[in-house]
Amino acid sequence: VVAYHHGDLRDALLDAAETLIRERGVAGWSLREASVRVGVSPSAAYHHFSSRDALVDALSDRVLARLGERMSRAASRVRDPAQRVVALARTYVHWAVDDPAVSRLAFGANSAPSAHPHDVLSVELARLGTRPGADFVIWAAIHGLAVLLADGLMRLDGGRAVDREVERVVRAVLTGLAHEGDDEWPVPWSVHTERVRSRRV
Amino acid sequence: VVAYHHGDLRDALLDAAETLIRERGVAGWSLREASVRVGVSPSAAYHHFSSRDALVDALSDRVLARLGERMSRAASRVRDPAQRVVALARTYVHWAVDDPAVSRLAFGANSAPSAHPHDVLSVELARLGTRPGADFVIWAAIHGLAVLLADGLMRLDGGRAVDREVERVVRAVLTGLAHEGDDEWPVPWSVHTERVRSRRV
DNA sequence: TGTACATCAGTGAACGCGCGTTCACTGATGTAC
DNA sequence: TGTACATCAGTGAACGCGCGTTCACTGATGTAC
Repeated sequence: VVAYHHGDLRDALLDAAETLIRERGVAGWSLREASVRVGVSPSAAYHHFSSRDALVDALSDRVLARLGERMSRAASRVRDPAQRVVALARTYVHWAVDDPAVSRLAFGANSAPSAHPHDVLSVELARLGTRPGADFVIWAAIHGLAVLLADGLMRLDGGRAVDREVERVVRAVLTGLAHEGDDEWPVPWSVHTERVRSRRV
Repeated sequence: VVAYHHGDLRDALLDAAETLIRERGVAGWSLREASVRVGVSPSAAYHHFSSRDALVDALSDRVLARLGERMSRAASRVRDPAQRVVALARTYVHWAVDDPAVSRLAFGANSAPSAHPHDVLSVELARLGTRPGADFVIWAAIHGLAVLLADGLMRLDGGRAVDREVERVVRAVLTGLAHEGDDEWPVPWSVHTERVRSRRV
């Protein structure tokens, strides 16, 4: 006999949705199916989420926050400031490669989790003393690698190959940033962070 | 009185689907709705496409091929080899920014159009004489910029800001590639191109 | 040039399906006295 | 400790909807003689 009250239906539904997305892609799940997996009627979800969309938002918040934490931990295990950036970038890219569907969900999100990946990156770049705006260049580079691999547009065989490619990209960008003439990087931009990362010039 | 035979229903359906996607997002269209737009019954589409998925594939082929052509043209208008790369990268990123939903469709495609963006890029890098594998680093960087902007995760206000950011990214990567020690780029990889771009190491 | 006929490219009704969401309900839990 | 009752967290039936796809059909077009 199963308890009438589930206990933690909210998290259970998020888990079920995450698993379904992992198995069948971003569009391959429904509220009904997640409910069935958890062993609950479809209407039960509405005691925890106002709509299907609300559930998606909650899920991508959770996913992005976890990624941010993993990146922080990866960086903290390394001494050299440049290698810390490499380490965090590797975590970012591997995560997208290993969990492409879920990462696509997270990248498409409207959310602002506590430990946003971009924040983690910025902290490390501050340690390194890169010039203002460098965060956006590096973020673009590793994000590009991540989504090209996750979407299957680029393919690298094996985790070691991914590791190497991430290091190449990060080092090329860091080196390039260090050698570029200052005239290419005029007045410091006013960087301001809101719901989305944005910069007005 | 409208002709019973449409004349070019195939292209008309592709156009309608493209417009709907542009207006309402990748998931925001249906075969039925596209048919209505064209003024034709839902079943007519099946004389031109075996299924909805087949239509999507055809559309993303067309979209990617057009992008490749635009990139070629943009590069051909410039002399300096490095600036040619900047020009083509700008086209790539602007296209994603101006048409985010359609670009998302194309990036998610399983297709291999004639003038693939990556091919266009490779041609220009050959002119520049960059080391083997540089194409993947630059592609990652501009693709990252493109999707971050298209997905609204990064925001730059105005086309000029986008132009400048693209140039910064491309130049940083090119400079970095030129200054990196050769030990970072060991044996030339066996780069081979198939349906997806891939590299085995 | 005219006729017969095969083929092409549409129509429109119908199908079954799974979806998100609502509603009145009920059993379980927590709290006040 | 026991009882009354409000609140919480489920049920399950029902809703309307738009979807992709099929089918038998028919009007228009192109070809052979």
